[in-house]
Amino acid sequence: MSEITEGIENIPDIRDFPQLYNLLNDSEKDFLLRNHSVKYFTREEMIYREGEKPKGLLCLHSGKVKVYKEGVNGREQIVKMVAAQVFLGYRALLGEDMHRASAGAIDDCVVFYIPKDVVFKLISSNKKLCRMLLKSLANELGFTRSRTVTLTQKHIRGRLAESLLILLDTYGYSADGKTIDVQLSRKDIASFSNMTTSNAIRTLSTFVNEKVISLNGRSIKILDETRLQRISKLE
Amino acid sequence: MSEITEGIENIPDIRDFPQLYNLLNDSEKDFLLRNHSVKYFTREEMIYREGEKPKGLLCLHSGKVKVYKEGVNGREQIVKMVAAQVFLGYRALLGEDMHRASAGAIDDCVVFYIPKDVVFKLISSNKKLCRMLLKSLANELGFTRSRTVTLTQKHIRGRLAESLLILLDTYGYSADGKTIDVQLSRKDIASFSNMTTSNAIRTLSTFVNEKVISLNGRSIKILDETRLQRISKLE
DNA sequence: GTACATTTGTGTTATAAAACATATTTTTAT
DNA sequence: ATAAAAATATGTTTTATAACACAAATGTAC
Repeated sequence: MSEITEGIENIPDIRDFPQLYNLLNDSEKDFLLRNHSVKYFTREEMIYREGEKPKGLLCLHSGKVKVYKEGVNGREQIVKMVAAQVFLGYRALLGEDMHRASAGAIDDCVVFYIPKDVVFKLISSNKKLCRMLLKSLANELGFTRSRTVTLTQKHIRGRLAESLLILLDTYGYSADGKTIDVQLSRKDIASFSNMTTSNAIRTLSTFVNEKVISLNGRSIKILDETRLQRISKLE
Repeated sequence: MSEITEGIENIPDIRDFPQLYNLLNDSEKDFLLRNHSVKYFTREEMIYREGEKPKGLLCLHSGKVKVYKEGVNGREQIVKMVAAQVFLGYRALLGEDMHRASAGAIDDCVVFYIPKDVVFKLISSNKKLCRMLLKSLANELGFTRSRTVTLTQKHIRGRLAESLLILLDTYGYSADGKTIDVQLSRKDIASFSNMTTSNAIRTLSTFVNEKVISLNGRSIKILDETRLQRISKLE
């Protein structure tokens, strides 16, 4: 990661990470402010690697991240896409486990890093934080189980449609109100949808022919969200 | 569920659920003892259903449970097998969510039921309980993600071998030291391994031919655990 | 600016696993 | 005890999707 902060207009401030900061009382806020650092990652850079031990909690201030596991014969599978303003790498930390997936920056990212013992002190003193983390993990577990069923049971079209809808839900529309606000390679889309790159490309093409989406390089415009939901549900 | 306790030799006592009870201080123990109930479920009975709202925490005192989701075209998929002395239905409770899976008794089960507000009071007052639940959810999330990758990427033999090893890990060996201590239908084995019942039966047969396991009705004896691990890893 | 590597795109072939069919055994109900 | 239903078992056919092959477009390095 680069430590260069010059040229960044707004200096990142952990007070701009309300999901955590706003839960804390004054002394906890002060404690956090004195005990965190800021890390910068550039596009394509690894944030953590499968097998490493987490040394702290990461808070993704800005940027987009993919979390992926190495599968059979080194074939990687994206298990989660992360948007700004969300915790990162907390499963391994809270599970007292090593990282069981790798995280890679899709964009340039700014991450707040809170050392392990600081995190656990805050969890001990703050019931709301604890409840919030329990809720996050529980919801993520629910999401992942549902994903397992669809990735194993749905056909290619359904899997791809679902993935596009999840990307839309995670990143929302960009300025035009129609384009999913993330730029992924066809390979990443495939890896997120459990299919080969060829089949992701092919199926995206058929969606274009059916006027469900349109493509412009890596930009994906949703033309018929209802249709996409129907494909995700039924195919 | 039946409320009949006669004929059960040892009256179930929540003090025999140390994973929870031993974390508590004296006043919390007292509070828990005054605020829980015992429920009995018979073989094949449903413990909770997908879509219901959890009203409390379940602690599986004895018995075995399968947790499964309804998938495409009503095809059910077992997402988790639960052994005695483990929490049940806590994902939905802690996630403030509805049940996203159903739980069914494989055996006769005895379950301690702790109402929602009692659980949250205990979590608020007890840091160790909170940390333990965070750790459980985190580990379960890790397990589920890894399962997603193998269920989508491994071939039938690898998936079945892995499932058998998970069953062994969950329930251990029965008295003879060689037989997995759970009796599942071929349909359940298939549903846990993401394959059709026919293919589960067929693949079990080939494992018998290869002297990796032997079958006696629903009892599965592991003849060559190392080989099974190799199949799980490489096929 | 040219060469080289990577990504995108599309057609063809091979194959793993589902779907289907049917028989046998076991369990359940009356 | 007998019939009906469910579970187990195995062989055959079909199909969804991976694997392969190759071309075009785009991006990157020198």
